[in-house]
Amino acid sequence: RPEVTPRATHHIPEMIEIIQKLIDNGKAYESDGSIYYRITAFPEYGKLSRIKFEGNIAGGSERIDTDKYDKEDARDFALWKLVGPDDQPGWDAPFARGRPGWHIECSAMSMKYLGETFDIHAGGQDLQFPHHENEIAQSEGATGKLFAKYWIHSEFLKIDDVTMSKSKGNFFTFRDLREQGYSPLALRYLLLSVPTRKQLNFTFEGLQGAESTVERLRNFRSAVLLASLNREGRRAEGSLTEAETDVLQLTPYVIVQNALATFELAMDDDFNTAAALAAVHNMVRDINIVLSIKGLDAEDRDTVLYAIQKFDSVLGIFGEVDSGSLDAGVEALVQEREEARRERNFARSDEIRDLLAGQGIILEDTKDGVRWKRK
RNA sequence: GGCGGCGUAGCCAAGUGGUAAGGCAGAGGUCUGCAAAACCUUUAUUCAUCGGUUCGAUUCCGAUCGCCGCCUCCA
Repeated sequence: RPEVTPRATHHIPEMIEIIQKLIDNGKAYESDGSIYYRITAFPEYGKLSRIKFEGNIAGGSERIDTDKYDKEDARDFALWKLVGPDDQPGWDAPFARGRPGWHIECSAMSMKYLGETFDIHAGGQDLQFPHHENEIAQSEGATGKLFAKYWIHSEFLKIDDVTMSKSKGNFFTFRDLREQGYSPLALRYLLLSVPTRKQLNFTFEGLQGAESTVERLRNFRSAVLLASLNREGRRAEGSLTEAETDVLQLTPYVIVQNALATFELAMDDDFNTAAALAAVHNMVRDINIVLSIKGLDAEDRDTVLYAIQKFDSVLGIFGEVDSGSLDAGVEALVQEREEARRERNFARSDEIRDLLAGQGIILEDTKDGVRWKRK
């Protein structure tokens, strides 16, 4: 959660201050009562988006009324728009009663709370030009200092290879997906499966797959929580495949450390979440092998749980542990079923399992004992 | 028309000048009283197409085709 969620209307004085600085140092001018940014006074303009103006078509986006205002240069943008004495909204400023241009609020608020230079500025890639370019011009023009050190522009989502948009009707909200029964964790996983800089192609097949994946991760954590070194019922080491033998050469500690290191490397590489997730999956697979053949002692179990917690502190895809206790009645049934199974009264044990399933409680018999989870 | 991104198995995708991570789905197997979970094996001689550079290219260069985004006061 953000610590500050500022509102533009509460920061008019800060905006006016920046505009005044820009007027004073020649980077802004008045025209017809409004104030415009003088782009020719900021030679670096365009450095973020690498935009070049020579070959561009004025109004190429079909959104803009060109040459409607009296500006020195077509690229100049409004810092402050003149409004009449009774127009609302409107604020008094030394230059004139008016309202702020779109871009100035972001410069004013970000610098107020983060400083004149701050580390990371994020946004959708559609905002790179002109919005972020203009923020740079305003902020650096006023302070003479670097505005943001890093820019993160996230790509747009495509739906079945088509851009998601309301007009095309291929538009899903989080709530829509919830109502269709998809879990927040799965959606989160799906969105993380592609690095921010790349476009993700959303398909329901993909979301369904993410659902399975997240379920597998949660099952893995449950298995680790229950893990013991109890050898009973485990597979004999004599019958192992080559891949399994290779995994057993490594201690759980080494497996986990490798995964943590690979994960961090991937995230350091421009937030390569796809590669980071692969590190998680490799660890899950390897520890699962260890689990099914040898089990885990308490120390290794804690090491794995620590890694899961570490991964999840940045990914948030494991979700809450199915904790809380079962109520006494259910607990008694689980115990009764254990008795029944011991006595090979499978009719009764299956009956209890079905009964609990009806209540949304899934029982699984593992080598480490009964495991339950809520459906 | 200008600028930029992308095109990798059924699906989602990572990636590198030296011969293709990971997930999902599918098939076969192991384990289990059964189920579930889990594991193993298997699924791209090939990375849009065509050329070029190179001992060697999916990775570099060029062209072509296709998809996506931005192109100057709407926030």
